[in-house]
Order: sequence, then C-alpha cells, then structure tokens
Amino acid sequence: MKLKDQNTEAIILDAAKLIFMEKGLYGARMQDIANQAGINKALLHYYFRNKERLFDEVFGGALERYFQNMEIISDESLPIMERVLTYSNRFVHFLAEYPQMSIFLIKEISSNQALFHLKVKGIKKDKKYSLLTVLNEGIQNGELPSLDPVVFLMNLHSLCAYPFVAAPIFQVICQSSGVQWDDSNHEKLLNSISDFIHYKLSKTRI
Amino acid sequence: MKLKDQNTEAIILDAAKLIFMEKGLYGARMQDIANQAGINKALLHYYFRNKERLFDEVFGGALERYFQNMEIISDESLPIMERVLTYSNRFVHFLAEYPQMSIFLIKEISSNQALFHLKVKGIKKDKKYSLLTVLNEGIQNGELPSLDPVVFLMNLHSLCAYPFVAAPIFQVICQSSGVQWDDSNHEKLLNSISDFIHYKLSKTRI
DNA sequence: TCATGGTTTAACCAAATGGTTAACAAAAGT
DNA sequence: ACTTTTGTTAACCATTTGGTTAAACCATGA
Repeated sequence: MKLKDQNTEAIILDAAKLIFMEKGLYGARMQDIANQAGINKALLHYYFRNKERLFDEVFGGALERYFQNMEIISDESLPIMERVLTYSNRFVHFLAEYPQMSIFLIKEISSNQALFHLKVKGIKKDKKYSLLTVLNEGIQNGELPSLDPVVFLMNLHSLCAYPFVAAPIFQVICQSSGVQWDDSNHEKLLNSISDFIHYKLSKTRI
Repeated sequence: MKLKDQNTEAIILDAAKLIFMEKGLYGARMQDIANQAGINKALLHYYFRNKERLFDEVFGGALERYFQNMEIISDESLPIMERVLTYSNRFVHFLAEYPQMSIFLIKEISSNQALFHLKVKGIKKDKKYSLLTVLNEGIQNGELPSLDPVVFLMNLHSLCAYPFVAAPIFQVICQSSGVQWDDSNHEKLLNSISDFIHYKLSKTRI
C-alpha cells in the first residue's frame, strides 16, 4: 500500500500545483483539483486535511525551489561577475521551466504577505550569502565599481522575471504590433541581461 | 435625485476598485464591496447588474488609464530618446500612484486573456503610434543605433514595472538583509532607468 | 481464509455567496 | 395633494463550495 500511497499523494500535489498556479488560492476549487487528479474530492482531505494545508504544501515547495535558485551565487571560488552571470542565467532558465511560478508567487504573496514572510525566514536561515551581501562585499574590496547594490538587484531581477510575469500582456502588445513574443526570445533576453550585467559591473565604466 | 445618484455610483466604483485591486475578481466578495461603500448589497446589483459587470467597469477604467499613459510618446516634435525618457518617467510615476494597478492587471489578464484582448483592441484602435513603431522608425532612419526593439521594449518595461509588481517580494528580501525598500527609491530607480536608456539608445555605443 | 488497517468513494451537510424580491423612502413631476 | 419615478433596504433563495461521514475496497500478514 505504501506504493500507491506515495503515488496518489504526488498526483494530488501535481494537480494542485497546476490548478493553484492557474487560479490562485481563492480561484482554485477543490473539485477542480480532484478532477485534475482523477480522484474523489474526499481523498484530497484525506491526504491534506484542508484546502489551506494543501495550498501550503504547493506554495512551500514553490518557494523553496525559488530560493534554492536564488542562492546559488554563494560559490566563493568564482569572480563575482561570473557568479552574477550564472545566477541570472539560472534564474531565467528556472522561470522558463516554471513560467507561472513568478506570477503565482506574486499573486499569493501580495494577498498573504505574512505566510511568505515566515516561509522565507525558515528557508533563508541556513543560507549563508545573499546576492546583496556578495555585491556589498565586491564593492568594498574593489572587485566591483561603486554602485547602489539594492538598485542593481532590483534592476537585475526586473530584467529576468518581468518577461515571464507579464508574458500575457506582452503577447497582446506584440500581437497587436505584428511581432511575435515566444520562447525563441529567451536567448535574446539572456544576451541583453548579460550585456546589462557587464555594463553595470565592469570596472571600466564609460 | 441626480446628485445622490452619481454620488453612490462613484462611491461604489471606488469601493469596488479598492476591493478588486486587493483581492482580484474571485477573491473579492460583493458583501465586502458593499461594506466598503457603506451601502446595502442589493444596491450594487441595482447600479451594476452583477459582479462581472461591476468588475468590467473597474477593469476597463484601469486599462484605459494604463494605455493612455503608455501612448504618450507619439509626440513627433521631440527626438526619440527624449520621448522614451519621458515615457518611462511617466510610466513609473503612474505606477507609483497606482501601485496595485500593475499586479492587478497581470493577475486578471493571466486568468482572463480574452477580455484583455478585446479591451486593448478597442483602446488601441484610435492610437497612431506605439513605442515599437517609433523605435523601428528611429532605427531605420538612423536616429537610433541598431538594436532589437522588442527586446529593448521588454527590458524597459521590466525595469519600470517589476519593482511595483514585485514590491511585496522585495520588501521581504530587503528586510531580511537589513535594507529598506520604499518610495524613497523611486528616484534612484528612475536614474538607473535613464542610464539604461542612454546606454542603449545612444549612437555612441562602446 | 479472514481479520486488519490503510485507501477510496458516494452521499451528505453547513456555511458562504451571488443574486432576487417585495416593500419602503424620498425626490420630482403633475 | 398625489402619482410616478428613482434610490435603498431587509429578508429571502438557489447554487456553490469546503468539509464530513459511513460504508466499501483491497492488499497483506496471521
């Protein structure tokens, strides 16, 4: 029975992820999730006591993967520029793989900041460096030019994440101008971000 | 009666805007809106037949103002660089004034792309130029260096809008790193965007 | 084989919620 | 004054929805 057990649990989580991602906490219906998973609604409550617990599971998982990817730059063996480049690369690839993740996080965080706060604290506890500390360090020891690290962080995240967050908007904008915006643009996007990083973090600014 | 009439309608719209912005279409409850407006729930249905109509009113209004601000660059008397700078400036100021607008649009668009599509078509019909066409023009006549206008558009919008969209996330990130992220950063943000525009649109690239 | 315990379901329940009705209030027209 | 129109409300209704219950199902070990 253990086999089947783990299986349905995973199936439920996948279904819940899909539905929650699409509809959010309020929009999602337990029945929809049950249908998606191909099981009875009561079974949802058997595995995850209620809607919030199920949501928490999905949400927590998403957050963990999110931060996991955000914290990869702590590798001190590489120059900071290199780390930031890899970091943004992985960030974009991560978002490309889970396109709804970003918007999902933002949706839910904006309507339930408290939960997010707690989860982050739990996850960040065991992480040593954040991009911010790394940047500050680099500025102080002269590896980076002097710049406002918070603004840079904001800019960088904007360039990486917004294209996925606002994909629906852009599809319409581009469409109505006769251009296409699809996955083939990821490479161009990455190039422009690399360009930005080099521009901002090179010691030889103009 | 005309006086009171217009008044309650406006009150309802304000209340609906507030609640819808915060909770979205699904999350918002008619009762909440009625309470916020200080009136009976039935009165909502008296003025706006049902929830969707009321939502449409709020949503349509938001969209119109949004696009109104996005289309100001059509002033041909100015050099393109100037126009783009003003454009991004106004964009940021607009979002600063309606911080939830962007996230609201994204939320609703992502769960109801069709409506958005229609509304945009209706609004864009009477607009002559979009940022894209202006950019393309500038590239062709040599006023701008050769660059991918779609990617630039994406980058620019990202830099402007994401800080507002992701404000909740950033507040937590910054907080857990001991930094502050509040309105005082708008100016820094604007500077960094100006810098980006100059970097990208100057003919004298490095 | 059959008792046991985890798994799954159909049927049900109570609360929430969008929407309606009928009656009342207040202004405007006559 | 009184009739009509417009604005407003309390009470109500039907449906949806999260959650529960009791019974059935089924693999496994005694």
